[in-house]
Amino acid sequence: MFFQSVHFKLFLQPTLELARALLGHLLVKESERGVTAGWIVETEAYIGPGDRAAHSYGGRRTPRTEVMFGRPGYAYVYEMHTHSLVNVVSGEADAPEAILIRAIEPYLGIDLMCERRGAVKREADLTNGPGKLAKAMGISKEDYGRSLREPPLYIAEASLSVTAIEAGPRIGIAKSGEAVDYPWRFWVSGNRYVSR
DNA sequence: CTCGAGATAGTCT
DNA sequence: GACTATCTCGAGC
Repeated sequence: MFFQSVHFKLFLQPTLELARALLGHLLVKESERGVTAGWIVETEAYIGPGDRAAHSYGGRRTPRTEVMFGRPGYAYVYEMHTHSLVNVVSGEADAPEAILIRAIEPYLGIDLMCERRGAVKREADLTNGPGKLAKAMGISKEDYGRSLREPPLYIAEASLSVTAIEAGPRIGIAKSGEAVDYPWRFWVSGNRYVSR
């Protein structure tokens, strides 16, 4: 293990608090091709049965959403439009909540990230979106259900200086009724890897 | 810089 | 068959 993983207590706090607390923590992926790591700089909270934008809205329990009904601190990875998206399961067992990691600031294994991503025009485009960072770090459905406290995929202690956090509506949920305006997206103020 | 269209595949009805 | 918590590229300013 290249970094010290976080204590399990980190994941026990309410989802909105955890979404903020994750900012500045290090997301690490170890693979055969090498280690990549990046500071979490943008997150979105999806709060279970009462959140129309959540996959678990209405208590919807399917093979895909199953991991969210378990204990917090595990990876909910799903695919859409040929991309993988990484979530941190939050909330107690039977509270199907999760936090989407929308952007990271590359820290380690940047050459490998560039290889996986192919040509990108600007440096910020490497990991400034949920699909982009998953591809750069080699995260896929293989990681579904894995503990986020041990290799190959884990979260390590915060070291990035987070001086200010901003909040606003979530991205890409236009058809989710009243939930579209909930300010459940959080990002590190001024960080150039934030998706928008 | 912003905007919009099209690609593309897994999931559920 | 419909829908999607996205990305990329090109056009236009």
